[in-house]
Amino acid sequence: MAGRASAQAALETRRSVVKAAADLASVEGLDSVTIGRLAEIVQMSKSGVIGQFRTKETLQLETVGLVFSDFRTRVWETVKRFPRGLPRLLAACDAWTEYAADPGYPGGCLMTQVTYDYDGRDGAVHERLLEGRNQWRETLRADLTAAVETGDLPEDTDIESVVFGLESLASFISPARLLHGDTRAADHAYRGMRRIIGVPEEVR
Amino acid sequence: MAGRASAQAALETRRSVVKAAADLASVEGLDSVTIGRLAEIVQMSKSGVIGQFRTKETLQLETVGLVFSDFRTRVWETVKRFPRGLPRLLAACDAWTEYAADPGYPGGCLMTQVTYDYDGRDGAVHERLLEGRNQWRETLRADLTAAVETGDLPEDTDIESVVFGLESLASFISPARLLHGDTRAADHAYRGMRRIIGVPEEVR
DNA sequence: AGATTAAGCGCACGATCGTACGTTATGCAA
DNA sequence: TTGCATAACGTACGATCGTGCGCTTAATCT
Repeated sequence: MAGRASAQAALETRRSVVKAAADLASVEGLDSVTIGRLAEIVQMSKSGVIGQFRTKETLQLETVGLVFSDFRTRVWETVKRFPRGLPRLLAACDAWTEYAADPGYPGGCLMTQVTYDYDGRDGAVHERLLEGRNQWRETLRADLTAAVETGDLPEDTDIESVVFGLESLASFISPARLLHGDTRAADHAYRGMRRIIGVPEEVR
Repeated sequence: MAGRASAQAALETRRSVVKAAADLASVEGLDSVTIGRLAEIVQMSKSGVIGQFRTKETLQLETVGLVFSDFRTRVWETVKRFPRGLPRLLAACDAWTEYAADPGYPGGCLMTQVTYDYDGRDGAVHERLLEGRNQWRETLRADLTAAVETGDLPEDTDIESVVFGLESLASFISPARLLHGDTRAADHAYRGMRRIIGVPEEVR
């Protein structure tokens, strides 16, 4: 069918392309996502695909955007009603590790994938990535400082160090599963997070 | 100069190509390493470059090989004389974090880069990567079990969980530096490692 | 000295990359 | 009903991808 001017249908097309891009990127990396292969997957012409985004970079940016919005929904939204401070932090860690273990992409967690892919490059994707990660870091910091204020965590807690630790552990879940077949990866990460934060271990 | 049949000179050429490949890969990813760009860097013709390796995959494998041999030299070799168990483990963590913070590649730690790039793909590079990582994991496990046997670590230490934590923390040093400009990344990682292992913190 | 080996070059190939153009077909507003 | 905006198409472009082939040239061996 050539040319349906329904804006709604177009939006659906757009979404399906971005979803396909995310799926493909999770397996082979964002760079390997090509207009041609994408067109093949969604059964469209190359020009039909690129036409939705004008340029490939726009598509990449929207792909990264999808990843962060997914993350926000699956992790942040589920814990935002918890009381600030340590309870919410631990709930976040729980949801976070669970997300990383099953992010809904065929090739593992795309967020960490993109992180390691574009950490050392310049450009809009790098910027978008940085923005998304900083948002999450900020919420972690907020709960950490709150936990210190309430006395749940010691006064001399090095917040930046803890944030680093949490991000590390979450980021290694996906490669541990994919590379070493470590099915306990999420548990390892969660237990590590409790150690990093400094709360006693606990069977969940 | 066209055609010098000195095997020694050829080996040097080969090395320079692999080194250039590693440098480039650390910035833009192993996939972005292209015969053409490589040829430009080392001032050779495309056919001269590919001729050294017959196929691009061979070049990729040798690049990964270089990374692991570098790692082995910079980390493993410097700690192998330490007494087995906890002392060597902590020394390894020290050398490891230091390596990750300054791996000698312009775009950060190539080992973690490749890890996240090829964890979910099939093929020879994946296999080579897995082999290299497993070697290192094995030495970590050895020192951990030794530390348990000597009583330096508690009997119920979950070794796999600790190994996971150490790898996580080391792997996040490079992105933390590149993405967030975190110059304290190596310190964060080292402190985290001590927490994961379960030994008291200590200023180094 | 002559023969052999191999490093590196130049060139060409088929494929695929991202993008631009003009065309066709459709839905919506006037 | 007519006209306009636009989704999607087909086609084509210049670049670049990895690789193969034949040649030149220099080092090594007999």
